[in-house]
Amino acid sequence: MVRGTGIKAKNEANQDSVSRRLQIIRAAAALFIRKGLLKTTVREIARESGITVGTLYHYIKTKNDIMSLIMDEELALVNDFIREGEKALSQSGPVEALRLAIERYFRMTAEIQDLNLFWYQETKNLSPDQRKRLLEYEYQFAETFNRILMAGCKSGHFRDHDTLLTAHDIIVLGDMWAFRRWFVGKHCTLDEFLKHQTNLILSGICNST
Amino acid sequence: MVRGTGIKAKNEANQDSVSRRLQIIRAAAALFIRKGLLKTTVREIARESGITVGTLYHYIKTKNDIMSLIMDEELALVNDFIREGEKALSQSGPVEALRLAIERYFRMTAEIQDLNLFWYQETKNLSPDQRKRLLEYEYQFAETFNRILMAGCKSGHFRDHDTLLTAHDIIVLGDMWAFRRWFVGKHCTLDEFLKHQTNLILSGICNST
Amino acid sequence: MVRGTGIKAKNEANQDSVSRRLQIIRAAAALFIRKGLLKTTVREIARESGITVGTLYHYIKTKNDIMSLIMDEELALVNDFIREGEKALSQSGPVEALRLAIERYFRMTAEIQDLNLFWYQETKNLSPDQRKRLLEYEYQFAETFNRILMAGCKSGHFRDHDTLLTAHDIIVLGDMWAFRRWFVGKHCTLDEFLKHQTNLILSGICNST
Amino acid sequence: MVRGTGIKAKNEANQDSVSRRLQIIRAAAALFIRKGLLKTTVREIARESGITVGTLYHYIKTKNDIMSLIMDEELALVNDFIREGEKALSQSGPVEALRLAIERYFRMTAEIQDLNLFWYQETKNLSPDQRKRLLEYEYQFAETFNRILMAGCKSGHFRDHDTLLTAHDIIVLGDMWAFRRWFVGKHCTLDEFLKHQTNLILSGICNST
DNA sequence: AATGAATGAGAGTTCATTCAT
DNA sequence: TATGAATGAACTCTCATTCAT
Repeated sequence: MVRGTGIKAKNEANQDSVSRRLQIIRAAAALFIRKGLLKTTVREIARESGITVGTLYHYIKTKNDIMSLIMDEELALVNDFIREGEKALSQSGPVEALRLAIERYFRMTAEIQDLNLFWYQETKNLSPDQRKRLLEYEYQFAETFNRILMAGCKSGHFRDHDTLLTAHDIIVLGDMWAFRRWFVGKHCTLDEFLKHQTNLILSGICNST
Repeated sequence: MVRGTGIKAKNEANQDSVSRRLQIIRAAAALFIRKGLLKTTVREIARESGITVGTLYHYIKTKNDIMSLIMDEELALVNDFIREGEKALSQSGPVEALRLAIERYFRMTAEIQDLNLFWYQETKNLSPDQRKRLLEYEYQFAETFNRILMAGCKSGHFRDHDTLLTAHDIIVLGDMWAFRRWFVGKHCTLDEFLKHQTNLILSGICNST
Repeated sequence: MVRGTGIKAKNEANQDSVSRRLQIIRAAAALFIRKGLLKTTVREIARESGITVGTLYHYIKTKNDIMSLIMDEELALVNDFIREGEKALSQSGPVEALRLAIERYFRMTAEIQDLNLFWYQETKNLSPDQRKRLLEYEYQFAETFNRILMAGCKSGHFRDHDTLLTAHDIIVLGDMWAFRRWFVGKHCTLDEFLKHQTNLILSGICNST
Repeated sequence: MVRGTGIKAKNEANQDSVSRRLQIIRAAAALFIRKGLLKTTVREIARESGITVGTLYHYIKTKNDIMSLIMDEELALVNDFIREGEKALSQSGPVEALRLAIERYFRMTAEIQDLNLFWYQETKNLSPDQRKRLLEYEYQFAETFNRILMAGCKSGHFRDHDTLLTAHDIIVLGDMWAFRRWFVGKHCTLDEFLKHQTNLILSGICNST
């Protein structure tokens, strides 16, 4: 029903403190995504987790705390993306590197589309700390693209322009898959979407030769 | 403090039923935008409107009703945009028409950026009816751009491609000004933003020659 | 729709203070009967009366005041009944007098059945004064029957018994038409009802022979 | 102060979920009876129950829900009455059976007189379901009496007549103890009342021999 | 570790009554 | 006389969090 939270279940049998948290996080994420943060009650999260309210509060401090935990889960994905971004750039030319980076970003973002949408929508309800963390992610994503773009400008593959803004453009054109799902989801497949957007971006910034 | 709801005050002195509603709508919009729909209480709206709760309920039926009223206010803008879109196309070539449409959309969307962001974020808390209305707006915007793009493809100015998806791309690249304000707002002016995005889009779809 | 409030409209054209009150009383009575005293709002009464709230308050002091006015209207009926009761007794024997009193009471009570039911149900929401007045009516009704019954006992037509209790029995057996309407109304006509109850009562108290 | 709700307290020490509900029901019943359903607030019920509002809502779903629970409590009494009615008829003649049925009904109804009165008065404020249930009770009572009366007519002990209407008469003549308490309560004892009414009814329907 | 009853502040909404026009 | 906007206390119900068991 709920697609793409991107947070995977670990071995259910291992009911230690860590996996209990994970169990709660997954239930909460699903509910938050479906109903929104404020409309989801702690009772519902407990019920969905298969535990009681009292027990839930053994593993989390407050309702808002769960948000931080969900973010932690996502962190791994982001870090992977950024680390691999560096590698790609060093191994191929800027055009190919950008192509690859876009593909990886789009596929990742599509995988966690629900969560992605969720952050877009609940920004207002996050604590300042959480909001700050979220922005840092975004800045890092943008920076990753920016480095590739700047390299391409330097090497003459891309025309000279505001690369950082383009980096954000790329991110937004990918996130679209999540927040315009009501249109894109029906309109085309992820592969078609990826191809279209890649073409648009590359045609938009490449020096014609 | 709150920028660009786009809903303007009429003559304050004229405290008739219509203007009272407007007064409430503006206060509510500002609060909704700042705090979110669910975190804004009816009492706050009343206080911000300079009236009491009881009085507020003379002018609105329910809290959710206010949302519909806010949407009504916006409708005028949207209709203007769409109507003028038709004219532009008939008066100039597709490239120029697109350029103009983009400019008009970007400036309009920037003007009501807060409200725009608000709709992005509160979708979940709208009634089905309201959600439907919102989507209809979006479809109409996209259709306006789509018509220009298709004309351009036909005339050979634009390369053949999925024009409807591009139409949505344009919208998203404009809405960015609202939902990535934390970056774009600091990074450049609206005019620079407009120029960058227009270039990206046109370079992305124009047939080189 | 609403049957038998027994309060009749005077000449509508004569919109003086008295008839305005009557207009309000009639509207209020209909609403009170249909929805109950507490669930009827002053706004509804005004709307049903074809006037505004402000105007309504020119003619009545408080919502509760309307109850008193409704009672006043009913007073006339009650007084008529009691006055005529005296006459009947002096003109015929006790059996016939009782028979006639029962018939008159039943027909009167059936005519104002809704109002009758209303008093039964809203006793708790009346002011002490109103409650007292209502009881006085009841006592007078009972006393009327009681006098006939006592005369019949004295003359040997009725067996010796607690006549006052029987008087109340008679009243209750008549009011049934109102508060058991869900059964009696479907089960038989008022005439059949009257005949059955009269028989029951007379057979119950007459000396055989 | 409040007499005869007929709902008895179980062991107070046993504060489990069931008894908590009972505690609430009893408090609510007392308040509803004294002040009426609409004039009794949830806060009052909570205070009277010795708990807080929040706690109260652990045990009941809505204020109206309490009504259903009160009805459930009464159901037991009603079922007992009806079950025993069958037995009595098979063991003695119709006259004696009726006498017994009347006595049992009168004593039962006197025991729960407040509740009885309450149902009479709050019919309008019940949900359709609740209203339906209440009528079913009444029909069953009437049917119980009706069976005895029909048997008596068949055996020649009672004169031929509309037995179902008489059945309702009997019920009403018993309920009087509740809804005319302001008179009957002062006028005579329950035993005297029972004797008078029994005589009236039996004299009213028996074939003289 | 696990429970779920208890809390109480605060949410949206209603409504009898007043009063300036 | 007539209006209807304005009031604000009071209503029912919700929910994150605590804590004794």
